[in-house]
Amino acid sequence: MPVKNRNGLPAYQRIQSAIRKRIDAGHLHPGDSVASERDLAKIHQVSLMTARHALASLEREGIVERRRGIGTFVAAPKIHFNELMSYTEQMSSRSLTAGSKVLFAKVLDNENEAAARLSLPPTSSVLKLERLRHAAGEPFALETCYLSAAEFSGLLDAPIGRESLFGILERNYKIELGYADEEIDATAADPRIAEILSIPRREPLLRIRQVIYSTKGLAIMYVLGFYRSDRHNLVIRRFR
Amino acid sequence: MPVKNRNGLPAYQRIQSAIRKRIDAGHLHPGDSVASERDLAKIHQVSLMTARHALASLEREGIVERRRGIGTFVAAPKIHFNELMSYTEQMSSRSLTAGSKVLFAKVLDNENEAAARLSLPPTSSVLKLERLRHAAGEPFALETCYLSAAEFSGLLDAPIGRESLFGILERNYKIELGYADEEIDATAADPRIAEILSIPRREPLLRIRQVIYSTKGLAIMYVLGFYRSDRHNLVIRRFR
DNA sequence: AAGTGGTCTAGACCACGGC
DNA sequence: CCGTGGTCTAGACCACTTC
Repeated sequence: MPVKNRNGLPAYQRIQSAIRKRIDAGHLHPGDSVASERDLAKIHQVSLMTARHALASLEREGIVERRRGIGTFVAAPKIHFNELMSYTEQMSSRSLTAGSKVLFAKVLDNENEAAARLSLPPTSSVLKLERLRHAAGEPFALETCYLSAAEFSGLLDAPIGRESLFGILERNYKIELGYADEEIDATAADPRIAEILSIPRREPLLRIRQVIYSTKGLAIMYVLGFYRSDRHNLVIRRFR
Repeated sequence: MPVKNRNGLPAYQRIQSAIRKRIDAGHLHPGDSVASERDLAKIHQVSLMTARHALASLEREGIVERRRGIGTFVAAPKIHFNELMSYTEQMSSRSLTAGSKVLFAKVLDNENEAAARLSLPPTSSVLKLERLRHAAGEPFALETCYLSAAEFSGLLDAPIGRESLFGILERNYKIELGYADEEIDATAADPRIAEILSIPRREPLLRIRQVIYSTKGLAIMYVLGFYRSDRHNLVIRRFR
């Protein structure tokens, strides 16, 4: 019997997408039992090992949970901790409207630290984009993004302020954002930031320095953010 | 032929630990090629599928990298982002000596918030353990741990102060720590904390509230920590 | 006892990359 | 061409859980 099948997809992937479809369509709910290896093998006309592969791989993805002697079950929808999200995405995932105001947007060539974080030569031209974020009518964060001007100066003509920067990068520049390394510490509001955020001077702020990389490992954007600690708090999950 | 083998371990795990050993011993370095599936199968007298399983599983762990048509190679040592580590482990991973002083250790029954974080009834007895952390002779963090007194009051007789709390929990109580959810924000040092940490009052501090869970999902410990922002900064990685 | 997942065999062909 | 990893078969026995 030939290994190749009608649509060119490996058999174990066909089985996976069949199961995924039933979950997405609502026919299978978290906790429901999935057909056993042996049943899947019969249904899809494959060997046990192939059906196993399909289920084992779905388990790695966290879609199902397998219990020896019991069966395979649809896993509870996973909470996305530590997920890289844009401000817009974070807000909408909490059903809040995202407000944003561009305070500054220009190409500069003396932003040495930002250039270094982007792995560019110290005097490279970088696009600096400063935005005030607010929610519920209150300002709560000041975020400054830096991007390589050589690659992204066109952003100055893009509808920043209305559209998500992540979205523009992914759609217009075909960049797949992959991961971000963040450094977090606490600092006191200096006079300028205090005024912009409408808080007293020397108020404690969360400072987050973030380098965002593409899936290929290229540094795309450096973001320096100051967050009002009374309105923002970071949640992460660590694993042992 | 019987499936069972001399030491009771599955064959694919024996193959894995053989490879791991060669890496740990320095016989195999990042980038070096690992024996191919077929070679491993011959060497360990197993079928191809079993050798495959061993390598595929090592790849999931990030120990090796597999490239079709090329071979299997030792992966670059992974940086452990977002890893749950004890203070002692963190310090030793940076080759610093961990210093720690117990300021308070008692069972209390009016720590409502801590009890709630541990999913215990509000008035449960909890063990409160307050420790001053220092490094390089300087105090840099105040950490307060809360544990269920019903289960862990014996800790009062354990050599806290000398030994890692994580270690005691894992060895003496047979608890497998699994993950932790952390809430991070910034706050200003109150008079007591300022004095303990030898910093001016109202200095910005990083505040981390951490609930540590066992691998089974049971809340084991609630830790409230205040970190001198000039000495400590949190690094995490987020994924999209 | 019956059913489940976990491990394993001894082969096979395919797709890819380097020579 | 040859060696690599990727997919697959048609069985087998083991360990575990429920009945």
